[in-house]
Amino acid sequence: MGKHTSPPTALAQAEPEHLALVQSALLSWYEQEQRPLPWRETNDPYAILVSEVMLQQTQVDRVLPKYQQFLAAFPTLAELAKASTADVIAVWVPLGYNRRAVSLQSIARQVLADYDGRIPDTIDELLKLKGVGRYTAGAIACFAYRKQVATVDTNIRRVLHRVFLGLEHPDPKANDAQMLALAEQVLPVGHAYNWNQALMDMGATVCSSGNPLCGDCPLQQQCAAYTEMSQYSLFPSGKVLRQLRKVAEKKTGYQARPFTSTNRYFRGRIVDLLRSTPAQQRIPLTALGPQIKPEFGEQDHDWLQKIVEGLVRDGLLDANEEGVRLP
DNA sequence: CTCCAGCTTC
DNA sequence: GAAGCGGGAG
Repeated sequence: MGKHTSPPTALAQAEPEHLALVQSALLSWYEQEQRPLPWRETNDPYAILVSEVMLQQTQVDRVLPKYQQFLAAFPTLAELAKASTADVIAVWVPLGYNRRAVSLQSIARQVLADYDGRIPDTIDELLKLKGVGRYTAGAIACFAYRKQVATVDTNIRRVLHRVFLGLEHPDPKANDAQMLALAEQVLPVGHAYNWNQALMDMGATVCSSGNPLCGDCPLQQQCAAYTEMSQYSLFPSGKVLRQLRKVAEKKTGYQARPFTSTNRYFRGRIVDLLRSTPAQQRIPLTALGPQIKPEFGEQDHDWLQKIVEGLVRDGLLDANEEGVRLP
């Protein structure tokens, strides 16, 4: 049964002539300026799956070396499925968000069990895989199987918002459902692969979050945000943008905390310690504590117990009375 | 200190 | 809808 998930309120339609200009300008720009990325050179759905999971919340430059190493260690879906989870977690360093390593292997095992080893090609089926949300499902359908589907990540969201809706600060003019609807509306028929890749290249290299290079942008004359910024400055740029954002953040009272005082910092310490521990060897909690926190004391035991439980829940730790190890 | 190709859980 | 989840580079 089809789910009729139309957005709460429809956005104004893009003008057909304006849209055609944007599409041709961006696709031409991509032909000239696209980044040479290895996952654009392959049609292997497994390799593309690996790249997309690695790219969740992780910049291209940091993924590039690990992508090659990971595929060298686990060249096929079947080999990833049969590896020990500890090995997969070990290879994942230093990408972070270690749950993704566990998810990726569980995907491999699930695909082998439920789909005879063939990664699904529809968004609905892809969404059933652990760690695959709407962005990744759309990306795999489009990049691995050339499906004409829209997908929205943070880069695409920002570029589409700026071009068609204007500046995203002080308040975004579309929610997630509306952004996906917009992405579907402006998708050029037959060019979904290049279009989606082009939007991400634009967002990463020209239309960046804090320092857009509007002077280098092929969509300058078609961009609503550029027009908007022209009211504030003769030469719209990151400076104007950052000023507007600062005002917006002050209003929401947003505050960041130092990373080394967070639980996630210590989770990382634990996993990293176990990566360099001989396989199968367990470390008792009483020994683990002082190794990740210098001033570890008796009163920290409950705290450590909670962190360990969280890691076990995420499939990143194997714990028993003797101690902990990678699963 | 900031930024950054999301997903899950509550 | 908000919070949790890594880590490196600038």
